[in-house]
Amino acid sequence: MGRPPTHPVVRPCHNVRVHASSGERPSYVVVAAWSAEPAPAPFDLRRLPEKEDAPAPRRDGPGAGEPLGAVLFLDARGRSMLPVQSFTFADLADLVTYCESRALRWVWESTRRWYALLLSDSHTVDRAWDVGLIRTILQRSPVTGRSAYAQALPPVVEHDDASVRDAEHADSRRAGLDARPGQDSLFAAPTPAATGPSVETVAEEFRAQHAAIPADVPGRKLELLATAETVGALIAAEIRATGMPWRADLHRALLEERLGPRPAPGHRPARLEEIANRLREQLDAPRLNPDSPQELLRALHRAGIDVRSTSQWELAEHDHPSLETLEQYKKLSRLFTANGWAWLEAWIHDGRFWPDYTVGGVVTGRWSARGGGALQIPATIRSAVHADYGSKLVVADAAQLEPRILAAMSGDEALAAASTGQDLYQGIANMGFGGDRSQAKLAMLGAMYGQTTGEAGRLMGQLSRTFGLAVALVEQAARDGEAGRIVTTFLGRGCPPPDAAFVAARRAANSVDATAADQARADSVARTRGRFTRNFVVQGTAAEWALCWLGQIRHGLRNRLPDLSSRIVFFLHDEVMLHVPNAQVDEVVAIVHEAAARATALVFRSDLVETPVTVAVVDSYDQAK
DNA sequence: TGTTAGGGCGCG
DNA sequence: AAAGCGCGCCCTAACA
Repeated sequence: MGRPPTHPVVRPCHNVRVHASSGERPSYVVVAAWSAEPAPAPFDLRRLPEKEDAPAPRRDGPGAGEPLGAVLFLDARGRSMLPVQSFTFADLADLVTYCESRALRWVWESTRRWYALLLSDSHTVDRAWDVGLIRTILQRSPVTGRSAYAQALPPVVEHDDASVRDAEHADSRRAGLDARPGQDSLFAAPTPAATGPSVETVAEEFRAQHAAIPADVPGRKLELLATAETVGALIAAEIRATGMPWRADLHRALLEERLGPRPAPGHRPARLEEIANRLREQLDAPRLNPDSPQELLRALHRAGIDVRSTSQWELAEHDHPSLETLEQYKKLSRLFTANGWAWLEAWIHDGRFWPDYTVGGVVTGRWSARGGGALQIPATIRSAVHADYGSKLVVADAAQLEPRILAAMSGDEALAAASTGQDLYQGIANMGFGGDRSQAKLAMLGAMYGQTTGEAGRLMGQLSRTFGLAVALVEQAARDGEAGRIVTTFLGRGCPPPDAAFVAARRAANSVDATAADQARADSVARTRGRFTRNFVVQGTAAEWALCWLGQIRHGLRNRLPDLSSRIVFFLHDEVMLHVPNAQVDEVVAIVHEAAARATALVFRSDLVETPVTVAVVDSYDQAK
């Protein structure tokens, strides 16, 4: 059991730089669905530039057979160079070696899908262009929204991803399967019948995307965003292929210690049932199901506890012997249902948890994740996230990222000055709040989240006097949102347009027979959108910085530790975890720090603001911070 | 029997 | 102490 799990082997790329492209050499390789009609010629190295002396392809080895997809080579200006060729699994090694040794950029509709195919055969690539992800960005961004390309696209379908996800979930349930990532389903090779645009279509859209991006500063920022988004997609796919080290034995021990032995299906663990019984006694409700908020609320009322809901923060205001029991129950129940034995069986395989990210899954540009609650790993079980023998976890966190980002994007020199210390909030406190850190933090968070009531609201004026530009930026974003306008991140990602409820409420308030209630409703909806857009610009720009940080870390790893045994294994908004052989720890720590500084320079073209990262070198996740 | 909405709570 | 941004997932309850 103590045997370290085996890793998939990932070969280093053969990164030979090729200078200039005379038009004779390819710059891009487009990979997409194979089309049967007309059937493209088979992939043949001998037909590619500079490969006339290559050996003839083997057509009889393992994996040879049905074409998986098709490739098309483009020159630096995006012009097709050669006829479309189909490739099989057996061709992958030659194809990747050819392209990577010439530093080609891979162009595909979906990194998630096509890079998974390459990774399944242990190939990595250096650079890519994810046409699908970039489509969403260009469609939403005011920088390109009026381009012919964006205008010709069908409207963005909100929550498209969610409906697909739900459908897949339902399918897998019907099939009696958990929607979990077995190696089988994860690395299932795309079949020739797989739907998807043809290489010519993808190449055409790739050209259209470049044409849509203007050659000015906003255009260059957007192009940085496009490549950063794609690097993120590469990393997400690599994390998915690598997995996060997870010790099931430690996890089980932890569960047994806190919950007792694993219960029979449909039963509560002994410890949990015990607490439920005590709660029933204390509330004099012998048949109470503590999992039912309705029953629980009634029982609490009968016991004279006057609460509107059963949520923790409200219960914390009251004092009753049962409430401590209830809190215990909730904590343990959460552990059991969210990260108990069932979760362990569904999501941990071969000593790894396999995060399944959706890059750009959040409108602000953050990643979301589906399956296993990959972005909600609770503190209580982080001790099970444990490095293999001979390796360490390097856990890095961008400290107080969002206010620093706000300082940089607004060019607020006072806030930038506050960022030079380790503790930004103390810096703010010293400059504008008489040294009171908690007040400073409250005010800053209030400004970024749109809190107008209570103490945070009262402190806004004080914040604004010292940090005028920063506050003005978020206030303007809020006004724009309230008015139904689009706001953008620093690199140009646009927020979604007002939703139907916003439009309807405003129409009602503007009609001739509008009531005071209609007006109040419209104001409320507008303020809600204002809080969203206020936060969008900061959260979204922080997400852009984080993408660039990740990308720079990846770049550093590939260049300085080209055996690729140090891997990024987890990413959580402003935090990254790497699994690193002991001998490489120092170098990785240096890479992580340097990457943060590079990211700031890359995004903001300025060193006004410091973006320090805290790095912990640990055996298990719970030891970090 | 299956789907959906909301409460509640985990993460940043 | 309390509520202001973004998510995903579990449970119950109401609905078809």
